Amino acid sequence: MLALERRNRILEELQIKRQVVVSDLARSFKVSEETIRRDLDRLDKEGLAKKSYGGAVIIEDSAIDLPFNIRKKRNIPGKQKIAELISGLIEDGDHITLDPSTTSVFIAKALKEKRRLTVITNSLEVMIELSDVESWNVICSGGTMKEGYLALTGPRAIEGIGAFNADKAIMSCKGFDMVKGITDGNELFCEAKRAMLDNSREHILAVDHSKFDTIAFSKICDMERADIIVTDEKPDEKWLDLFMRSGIRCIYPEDGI
Amino acid sequence: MLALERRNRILEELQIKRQVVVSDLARSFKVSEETIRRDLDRLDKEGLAKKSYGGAVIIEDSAIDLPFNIRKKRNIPGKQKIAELISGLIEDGDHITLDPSTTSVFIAKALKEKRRLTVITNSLEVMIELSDVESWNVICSGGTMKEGYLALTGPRAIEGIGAFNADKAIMSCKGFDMVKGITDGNELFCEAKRAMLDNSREHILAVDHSKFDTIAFSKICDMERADIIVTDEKPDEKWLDLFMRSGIRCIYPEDGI
DNA sequence: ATTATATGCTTGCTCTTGAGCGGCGAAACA
DNA sequence: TGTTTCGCCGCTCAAGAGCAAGCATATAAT
Repeated sequence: MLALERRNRILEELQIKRQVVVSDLARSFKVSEETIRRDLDRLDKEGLAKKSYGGAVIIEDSAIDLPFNIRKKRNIPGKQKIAELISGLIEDGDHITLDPSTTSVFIAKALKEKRRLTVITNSLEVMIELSDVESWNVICSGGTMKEGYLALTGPRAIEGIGAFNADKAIMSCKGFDMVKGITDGNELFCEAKRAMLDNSREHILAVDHSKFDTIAFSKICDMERADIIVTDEKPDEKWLDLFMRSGIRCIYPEDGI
Repeated sequence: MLALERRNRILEELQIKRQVVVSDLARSFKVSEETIRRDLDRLDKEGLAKKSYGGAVIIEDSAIDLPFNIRKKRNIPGKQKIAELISGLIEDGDHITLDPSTTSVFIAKALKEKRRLTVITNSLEVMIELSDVESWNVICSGGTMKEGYLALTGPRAIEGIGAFNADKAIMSCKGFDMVKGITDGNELFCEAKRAMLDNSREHILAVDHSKFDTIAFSKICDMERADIIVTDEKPDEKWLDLFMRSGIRCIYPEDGI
């Protein structure tokens, strides 16, 4: 196995388990512990992991605006679970919106089994993912490319989203806090997300467990605007309480849906 | 086996195995390890693989999947020549339109050395190619995804294109005939192309030599709407005559531009 | 015919790896 | 809290694999 591939796999393992142990990695990759230590050193220097005594832990930094391709690699299993759950909420023929996020790409992939969907999006990645579906209606908002992201923003994006009325808005975010509500890293993205909410009947929030109790830079909307929250792990009681009180339906894998 | 073919096969192998080893490839293609290393170098530079000590690893998060990357590489020489010639016609700060076509992707690549360009396009491929430029203004028309193409069409695309006034429209086509004018395969695409022409001061037609004297299904416009024609080989005298009579400037490589 | 490109070979040089060793950190126990 | 003990760490070294660069040759494009 190549060194780079080994490091990639260590990263994947980190994503899943949130921490790795030097001795385990050495055994499973059949290399010396010293080599693993050097790998972790490197990942540490690259800012992808944090070394600690005996191993390394994942770096969590939801408030920082990471480049898309790095953010994308995080918590893949969780995002896949969420995508499957959301797929269960969508019916053939639905009109939905998808925002620019890694989760949305997974959702788009999961939705491909559906028929005759109409999708409105400002995400280039979602459009590309959906470029091969048949008899769907994939609509692009238009707008200005946000530098470094595969996403469209600005007045024309808002206008383009507002031109349609969807059944369901599917949305992700960076921060999810009881007081500060639903937040994201960038004002322009928030505007577009709000436009999606404003023009949809039902609001589905896709948010993995790591986002709970975190706050990002810019506010999208209050918690109460969400109708359904889909996540990858059962939230704390305090959250379930809040959802109940606010009349928000919360869906997570153990539900057995 | 041609070098290009070998590199494509290396890419295919990468898709399957996630990683390739220099020594194995050298043995299976019966070339020296240096040659393989040079191949991997190139794939690395093109962003299709990541070199590692002893081999290379796949880059998974490239937004466009392999089929598009491979398709894009057919008939490189002509398209690249055209792209370079067109690059010579564009100045820093220009506002241009780019239509959905392979040639446009090459043009976009060639234009990356320019500064502060504003690009209006309905091509997803062009947008992705330009997703990493700095201080440009990349604007997407919006519209409906045309099934099987990475292009946006329909009334919203037309409207989105019409919302801006460009300096130069850069356009390609499928057919180019003295009587039938400039034609393309699809009515929807033609509409969008016409919108680009209608909203630009100068019309640059990028058309490789194989398109001369061919007719495609749907008419974009008359020959006379073109201001500059850029092609990859010196056209016949009869064409040069026509261009002269119509006041169309024709640019081809031997020009020494 | 001439230029450009691709390939193979050789020669140092670099990178990765595993082993050994002294030192430090962490947890258990007094 | 202080001490002990064990395991982990970082450093260094040497071996070996892999690499870049330059050059000569072969092949393709013009």
